[in-house]
Amino acid sequence: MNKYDPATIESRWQARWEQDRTFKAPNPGDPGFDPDKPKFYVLDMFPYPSGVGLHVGHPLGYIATDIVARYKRMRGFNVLHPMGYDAFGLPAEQFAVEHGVHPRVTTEQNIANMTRQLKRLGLSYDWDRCFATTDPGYYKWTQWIFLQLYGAWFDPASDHARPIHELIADLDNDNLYIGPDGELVSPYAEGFEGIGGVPAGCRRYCEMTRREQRELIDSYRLAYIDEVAVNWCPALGTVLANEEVTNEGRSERGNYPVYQRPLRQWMLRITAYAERLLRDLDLVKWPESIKLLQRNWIGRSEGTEVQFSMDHSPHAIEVFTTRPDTLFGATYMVLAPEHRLVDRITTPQQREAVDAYKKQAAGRTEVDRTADARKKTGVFTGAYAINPVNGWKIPVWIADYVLTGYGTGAIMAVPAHDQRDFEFATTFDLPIVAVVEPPEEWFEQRASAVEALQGLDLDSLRKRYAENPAVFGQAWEGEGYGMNSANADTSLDALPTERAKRRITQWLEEQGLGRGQVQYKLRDWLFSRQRYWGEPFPILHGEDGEVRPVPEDQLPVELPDMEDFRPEASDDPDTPPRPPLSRAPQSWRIVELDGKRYTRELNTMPQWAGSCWYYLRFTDPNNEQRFAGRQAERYWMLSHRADGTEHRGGVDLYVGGVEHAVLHLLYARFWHKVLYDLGHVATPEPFGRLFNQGYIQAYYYEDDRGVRVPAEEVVDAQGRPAMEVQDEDVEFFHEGRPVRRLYGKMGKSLKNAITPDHICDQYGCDTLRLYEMYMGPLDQSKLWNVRDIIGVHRFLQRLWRNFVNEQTGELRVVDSEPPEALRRLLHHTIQRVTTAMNTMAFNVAIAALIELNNALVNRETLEREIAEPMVLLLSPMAPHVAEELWQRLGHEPSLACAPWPEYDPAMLEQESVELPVQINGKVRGRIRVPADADDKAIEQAAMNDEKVAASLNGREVKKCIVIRKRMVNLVVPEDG
RNA sequence: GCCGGUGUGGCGGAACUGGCAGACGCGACGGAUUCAAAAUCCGUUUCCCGGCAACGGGAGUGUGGGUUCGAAUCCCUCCACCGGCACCA
Repeated sequence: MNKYDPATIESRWQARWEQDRTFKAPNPGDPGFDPDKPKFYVLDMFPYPSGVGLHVGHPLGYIATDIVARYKRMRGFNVLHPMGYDAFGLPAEQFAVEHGVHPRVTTEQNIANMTRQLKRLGLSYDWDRCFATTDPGYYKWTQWIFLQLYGAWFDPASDHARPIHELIADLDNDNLYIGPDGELVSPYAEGFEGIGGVPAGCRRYCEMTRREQRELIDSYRLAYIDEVAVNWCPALGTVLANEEVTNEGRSERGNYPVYQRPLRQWMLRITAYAERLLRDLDLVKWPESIKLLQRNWIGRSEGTEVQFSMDHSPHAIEVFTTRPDTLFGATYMVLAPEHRLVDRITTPQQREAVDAYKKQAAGRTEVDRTADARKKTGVFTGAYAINPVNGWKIPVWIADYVLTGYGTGAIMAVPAHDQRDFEFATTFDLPIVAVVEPPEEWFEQRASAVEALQGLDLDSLRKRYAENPAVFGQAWEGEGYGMNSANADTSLDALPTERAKRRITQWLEEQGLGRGQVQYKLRDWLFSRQRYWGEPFPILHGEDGEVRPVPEDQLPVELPDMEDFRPEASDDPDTPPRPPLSRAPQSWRIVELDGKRYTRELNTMPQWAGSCWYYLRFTDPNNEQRFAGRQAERYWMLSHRADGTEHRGGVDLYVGGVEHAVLHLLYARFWHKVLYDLGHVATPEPFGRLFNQGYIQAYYYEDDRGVRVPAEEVVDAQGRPAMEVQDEDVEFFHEGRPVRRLYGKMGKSLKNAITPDHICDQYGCDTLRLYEMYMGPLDQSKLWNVRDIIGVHRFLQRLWRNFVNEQTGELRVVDSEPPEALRRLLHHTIQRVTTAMNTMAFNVAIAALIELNNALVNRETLEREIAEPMVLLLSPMAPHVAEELWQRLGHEPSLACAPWPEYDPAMLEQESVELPVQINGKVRGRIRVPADADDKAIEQAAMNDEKVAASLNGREVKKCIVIRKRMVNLVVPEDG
């Protein structure tokens, strides 16, 4: 083989790596494990094995992590670099339904195909660690983790999860009592100290019936059943998580309508972890933008909970507000239509109107609501509440602009200082009272916007505002000094917002009417799905309502074989959900345990479950005793800093797309924290460092009906394939019909996918790897451009010719000394490539290697001193050609663990340097001075330069700025 | 509407911590080689003005301003595109 022949080289080395288990990562205790090396865990977000396989967008991240893995091995790390498949879930099931095959069969086929594709890319995974979330040996432990959640509760006092039996013990021993609303009351808590016996209004656990006890305990579990309003999608035959529903109120997958309806479902208490999920973002090195997305999703807000008593009614309405300082301006209240008090407080006269409104609100999907452009609607309940600070009797309304799921589902409306309330008050002619003084600028801005206010001076505006804020046309939502805010007891007048908030909250606390409170947007995680292709719950239901976990030694609960695994889809939103497992054989559904008959839970877990902990399984994928051996988990998840201290960083580098910013990453962190609290894992966070790769985008084409056509079939007017045409303003055609060119993320839905196989066939995977890395910064999205691939391919060909004489097939490498300049260039290249590796700027690393390679063109021979480091520098990015050359250079097969080249800093030092000379910041000449010249000498040299002297034209140099080894700047007075 | 990101030649992009803008690649143009083509090799390629040329002058990193001896880089204004959230009290 004389010419560069990627096909031969690549298949040979891939076979070799597989045969030699070159990339096997031994665990502590395994043969070949070297305890002296530090560890590095580099992980990809594992793919979903879809029927169409990979397109060139998938490997972008995989190639990057592979380069890091290979680089770290050469740097002397034990590298864990695994790959697996996230194979449960809707798409696999739908694919199976469409093709009439069992999802297990299609999933296995898809996995086989994707594995083949991945192996062709020469990725250095430890394939012995590969698994799919659908393997019973894996989901056994997914079920086990679910049981950990089921068997735990969140103790707010210690701020972490504890085994549920500890709660039972505390209740049994009267360390805790049960309050009137089922809350846990500690006799040692403030206010109860020193008082013996049961606190007022509380009950003892031992005095409850067994059923009450069970219900109480169940209500504290991290996994619990609740009747909640869920997103029911009849067309898919399943309920969906909030995250799986679009803003338009349709299913993310399939775009079917979604309806709200109450159902009994498994929930996971992620809200208990809201604060820690937020706070611990400080522990991880993630892109700020992703942290921000998570913070927004968690949606923490600080405020005050306030009780409003009712006029002529024993009920009280509890509201949450972030602006307690505006309490004096609360002129009415609004309940969400679904609020539990609505029916109880509505007066007979208003009942009909309220019922009608409730019905209408329930039937309204998000689409309808947004279509209204947020027009405020609502109905008066006929009831009145009492504003606790000033005793005003204020009307209670219901309106759908108040959401059930947030806060208490009820608000105090302060129309003067909340735009939504202002609009509502204006629509229904409710009173508006100003209690915060806006700043001057706002008055000025309003005065120019509102006709009735034009020409008024500031004092008149203020006076006007105090009398009638409605005239100003909008609410002032900012901060300011309090006004109109005093009662006999306390006053917020003239207090700035922050202080007013504190004072009124304190006052409310003293009166027993409220307290400071933190609210989160985050809701508990709806965990049931009415699907077949998911993990079965390890849960049994007794006929008496008992919920019982499947004993650990009976895990996994395997999916039953079923002929018909289709969900029961329907167009009727009122169809009750019927999980496919309800049609499973009776032998599966009915279980006898300790002489008692149970029915299995028939729902399955959502797709996110399997991906919540796969990174842990990779540390010890074949362990049958534990989800991962303690030692293996600790070894790969903990590391040590240079000073020897323990770093609980988890996965050292996790690479994947931004689309998982909130869902997968939040769920996985939640599970991890539960496992951490229960002592099963060693780190508080799973992923110490996260990196988001950009998308590969590509052109796609739509015909005049807006139907997308396959991009590879589109041609221009000359009949050339559209993919090879780059110019703007070209007309394109598909089967003779004109089509429009658009631009978007590569994928199946846009019909613009290009498979990596295609590129590998044409150029080899080293070229594909280089090209994907050379396209630009890893974290940016970029356009797939076939035409540019040739550039990196030429680089590899040229590299080959620099090493190998194509005529004779002989190596050009010799043992003589290289010229000094070349040696310097090499060391400079080592430095550049090393820096680039550390910052994952692989495009820059490749550019540096191309430069070095270009300097070798047209030389008859190549010195070993240059050749060997060069091959090593290239090897993480183009490993096949590097291995081939390394072997031809006379080395033992793999360079996978060869030491990374070091550069000699002395080689980067030049004896003399060329400096640009600027005059007033513009380059006017160049001088060459010794590298160690001092400022004076450099200044003198600059002044002596002919061109500089000419440009100076006799002007006096007022100042000379010398930056060593960079430039000289002479400051002179401006000419003329 | 709110939050975040990005904006550099014909194209993808480079530029340490404020210090020579346009590395490297694509494309284009010119040349060598070739019967010819492909491949390969050499050269030119930000724009404008002057010059046969070597070269000289000016402008220039989305817009306008500011800080600085010096700004792609820092600050403010606006614009465009991309992404997230969206009645969250």
